[in-house]
Amino acid sequence: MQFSKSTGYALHALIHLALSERGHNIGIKPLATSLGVSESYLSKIMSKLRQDGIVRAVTGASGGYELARSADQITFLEVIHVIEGRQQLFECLNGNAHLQKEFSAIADLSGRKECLVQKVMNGAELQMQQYLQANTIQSVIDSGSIE
Amino acid sequence: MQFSKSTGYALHALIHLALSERGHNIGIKPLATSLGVSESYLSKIMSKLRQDGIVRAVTGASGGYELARSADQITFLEVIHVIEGRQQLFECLNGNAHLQKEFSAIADLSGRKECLVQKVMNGAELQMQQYLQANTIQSVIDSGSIE
DNA sequence: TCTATTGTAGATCTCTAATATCCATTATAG
DNA sequence: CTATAATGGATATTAGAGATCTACAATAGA
Repeated sequence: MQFSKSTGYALHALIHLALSERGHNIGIKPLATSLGVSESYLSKIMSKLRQDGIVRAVTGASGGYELARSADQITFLEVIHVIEGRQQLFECLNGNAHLQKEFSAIADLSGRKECLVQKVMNGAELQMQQYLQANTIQSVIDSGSIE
Repeated sequence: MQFSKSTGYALHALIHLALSERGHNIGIKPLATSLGVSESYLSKIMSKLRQDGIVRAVTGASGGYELARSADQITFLEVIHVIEGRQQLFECLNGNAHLQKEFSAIADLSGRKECLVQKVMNGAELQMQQYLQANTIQSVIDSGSIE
């Protein structure tokens, strides 16, 4: 299990945009060159970020991308959700009949059986998400400036 | 990004073993039936758990598997590491020359450049790992018994 | 208006890892 | 011995990530 490369590119691209002058677009070309990735591949990633309102894009000559919000309003968690999708990290093999009658399932308040393994994994995921929610594009930039 | 199905099978199988009488082997057949997975596939998973000292296996007639340690000495984190491998959740596109001179890299104590995105992701992973370390096969069983 | 530039969307291709199965071999209880 | 059961190797199969290409739409500037 690993984060995709796309997530890495997205985060680095956003940091790059955050560091550029306000109101100044950056085209896919310099962005792709700077990250060492092809333009066509990065453009797919940027499109996702645009569809989710994280960046703005201007088409046409001298167009490009800029952040749609201030860098401290863009959390790692949100970027990851956009790129990786929002399915949970662990999905119990539910619907499988065996769980309905089993040791590792427990009825929740509504009487529905819930997998106990799933519960632990959800807890673990939540821990990670809280950390990623607390970290923004801006906070990374700030931590870099103490160099 | 998701945990593999194998991890789910491994955890459920271990809970199953933990609930059986001490000193009593469970064969791959009833185990696989109970989890709703093929014997051949599950046996690969069990072999990994054995190689890592989490379960013991007895070959031959009336052989089978049992826990190699008490259930409270088997953490979720360890099981996940055995099945998923130990690479970190996020690996920065390092070695890429661009990072050596870039905004999102900072020199660590030894003078080596470290990726700032990587640092945040490592922090997030650590949060999750601490939680998974604190949860054992036994703790899941205990939480189930209050049903 | 024309043209060069730039992002968008769809199709498609490759490659890898997860999932899954089969079989020959080894080990052991009875 | 024999039936049973785990092991390890080889080998599909599949899904998703990674990556590229092209036709198209939008826009700035000549």
